[in-house]
Amino acid sequence: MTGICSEMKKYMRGDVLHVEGVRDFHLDHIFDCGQCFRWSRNEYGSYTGIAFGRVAKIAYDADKQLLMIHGADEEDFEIIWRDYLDLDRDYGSIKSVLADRDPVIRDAIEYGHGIRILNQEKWETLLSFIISQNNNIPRIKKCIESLAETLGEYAGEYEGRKYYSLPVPEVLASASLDDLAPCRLGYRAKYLIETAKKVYAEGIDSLEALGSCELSAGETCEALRTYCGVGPKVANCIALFAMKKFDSFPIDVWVKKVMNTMYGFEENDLKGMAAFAADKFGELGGIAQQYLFYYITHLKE
DNA sequence: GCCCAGGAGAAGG
DNA sequence: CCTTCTCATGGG
Repeated sequence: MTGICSEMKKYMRGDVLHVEGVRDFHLDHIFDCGQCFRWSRNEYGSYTGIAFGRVAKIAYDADKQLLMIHGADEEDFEIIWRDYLDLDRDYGSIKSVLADRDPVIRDAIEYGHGIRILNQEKWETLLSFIISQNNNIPRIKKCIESLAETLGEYAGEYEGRKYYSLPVPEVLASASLDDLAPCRLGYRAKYLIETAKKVYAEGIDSLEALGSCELSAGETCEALRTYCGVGPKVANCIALFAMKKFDSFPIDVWVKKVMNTMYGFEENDLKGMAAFAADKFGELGGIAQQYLFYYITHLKE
């Protein structure tokens, strides 16, 4: 957990926050490993997106180990981006531990060496992964953007584009299927409304509380599954991407594919795969899952 | 535990 | 064009 944080040096240059000493970091790996849907790649490899109501453009220079965040100051960095980008975790150590476990994960780590698990907003992640079910990533992104533009809150304009946060539970809870029709969510629309009603009724704090470090990944997932549209896979994603449950191991079609073709499991042996991951990767299962996901989804390109 | 509908569009042939 | 697949879940 410590490791690199003491070596990070931050300063402003114009209106761009600079952070030196950021290693084990690659924007394409981070934003294209299936964990988030609200960032888009610019020319020259920077990414623009929105998180916690803030619009930012993020760039990284690997040679200088230099992270640059446009639209952020040092205070924003401390209250949002430092944790969001998981900069205080020592991925160098994590990778060396995982790489020794077996040759497949070692190759996957080499391939996606700059992956970091973002610490995303719980409500946004809950909505996003309900939308993600039985869906493809380009369309998931469109659905989420459309939901934000239709019912969300204006968050600012950046380089000629307007950005919106996702609707708060209260707004989505009172929305009708007709209100959501423009978002083209398909049968997931009613899941979102049901889930929003539950979060609004119980209070957003009840959702926030599921991220407590007192709860095991299993307990967190069990609680998440009480929301409509949340099954085992989606629950594991939320636990991993918004609640720091790093031993969660979401099994989607791509992970099934890796487990089938590279580890020799039967296509539908979910239990075997989960048990294998728990045994092989343990408390780092979720991070291993991200390397494997990035590996299998990019290998053929 | 098994099976299948439900919505829409991206990807591939 | 037409078919298949898509970061699964709920309900019968």
